[in-house]
Amino acid sequence: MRQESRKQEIVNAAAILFKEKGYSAVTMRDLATTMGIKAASLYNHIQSKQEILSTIIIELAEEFTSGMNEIVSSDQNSIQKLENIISLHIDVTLRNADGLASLNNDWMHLEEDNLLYFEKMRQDYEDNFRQIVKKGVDVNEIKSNNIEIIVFSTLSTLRTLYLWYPKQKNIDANILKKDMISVLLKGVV
Amino acid sequence: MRQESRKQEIVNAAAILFKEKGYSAVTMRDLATTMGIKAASLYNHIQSKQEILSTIIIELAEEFTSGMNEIVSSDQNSIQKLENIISLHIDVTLRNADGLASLNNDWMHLEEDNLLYFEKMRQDYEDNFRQIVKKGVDVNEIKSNNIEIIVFSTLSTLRTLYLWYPKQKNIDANILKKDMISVLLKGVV
DNA sequence: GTCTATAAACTGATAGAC
DNA sequence: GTCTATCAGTTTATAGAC
Repeated sequence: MRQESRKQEIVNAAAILFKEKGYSAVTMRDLATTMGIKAASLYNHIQSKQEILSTIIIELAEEFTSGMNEIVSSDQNSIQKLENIISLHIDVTLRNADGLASLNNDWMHLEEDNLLYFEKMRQDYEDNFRQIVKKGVDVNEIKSNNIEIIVFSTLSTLRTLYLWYPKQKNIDANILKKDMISVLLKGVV
Repeated sequence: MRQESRKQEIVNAAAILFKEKGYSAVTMRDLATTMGIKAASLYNHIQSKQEILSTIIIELAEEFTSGMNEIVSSDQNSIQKLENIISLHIDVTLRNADGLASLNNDWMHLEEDNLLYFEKMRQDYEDNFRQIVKKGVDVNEIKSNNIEIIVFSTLSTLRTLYLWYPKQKNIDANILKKDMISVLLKGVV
């Protein structure tokens, strides 16, 4: 039962609004109204609108980065690693689906260092993902098809989980992981 | 070699900008600068910023709707129908990848009737997709897994094609269709 | 078809009272 | 911690000259 700081309350409320309309279309007045205060009062807790966005996105990106680093440095085979990546995305989505909307759709509105930092993490994440698939193909754990399409289609699905999951009612995380692994890795035909 | 109307040039330029920053973050001055004219001059060709957005999105949504209607009313089996849906998405993406960014990310900024019209088309599209998968499971053409996850993961991948395809160099549409069908329907393990 | 000038509303953010 | 008042800049869009 951790108590939230006022800043965290603002960030959480902002994430919901950003999800609905996007960062640029949400005004500080919109956010203030949602919080039941005036826009000027927000600035006692945050420095700028931009700070809200970077707080949401960078924290999530670092979560994915450290999760991926653990998976990469483990001694599992390629299929097990892919299963753990699926599991990582489901865990993060269940914890903060709203924030993932900003990470997916509003990262380009980050400024300066945070934009570069984010783009580096995203690139590294994709490279790690690609290397795992490539290794799996090399050792015949994965059908060779087209590696780029496998990477793209799997990541597309995992990145869009934040939109789909909230619409499912009372879905169990472990069943979701099992079904997701089945559909993404084993096909439907 | 059809000649484009000035309005269509504006709409095409806008689609590229909307893809990069989103509808709300693109100003009429941004668009005018890209076109090499002043913002006020744009209004000789279009009525409003909103009209540009609806032109982009509604045309694409109607393309998907009529394509899906053809597929639904054909007498093919479920797998063939899914293959044709994949083919439909690839064709539309190759023809107008920029516009699909707006359809995917900025549809919520449509106003009044156009918003309702779009939401109806999207809902019908998803319902048709779901029915095709359901039928395929009933007649044992498709592994039963979890129908909702199959619908979600396939649509996620197809909807994200607009981001991925432009980064691939010189990819042939027919090879892409074959590979996509293979990965989406037949799995990777 | 494009321009300059400008209206009217909205934006993120600050100063200072309580 | 929230308020009122306000600033300086930006936004979409219009009017009218060329």
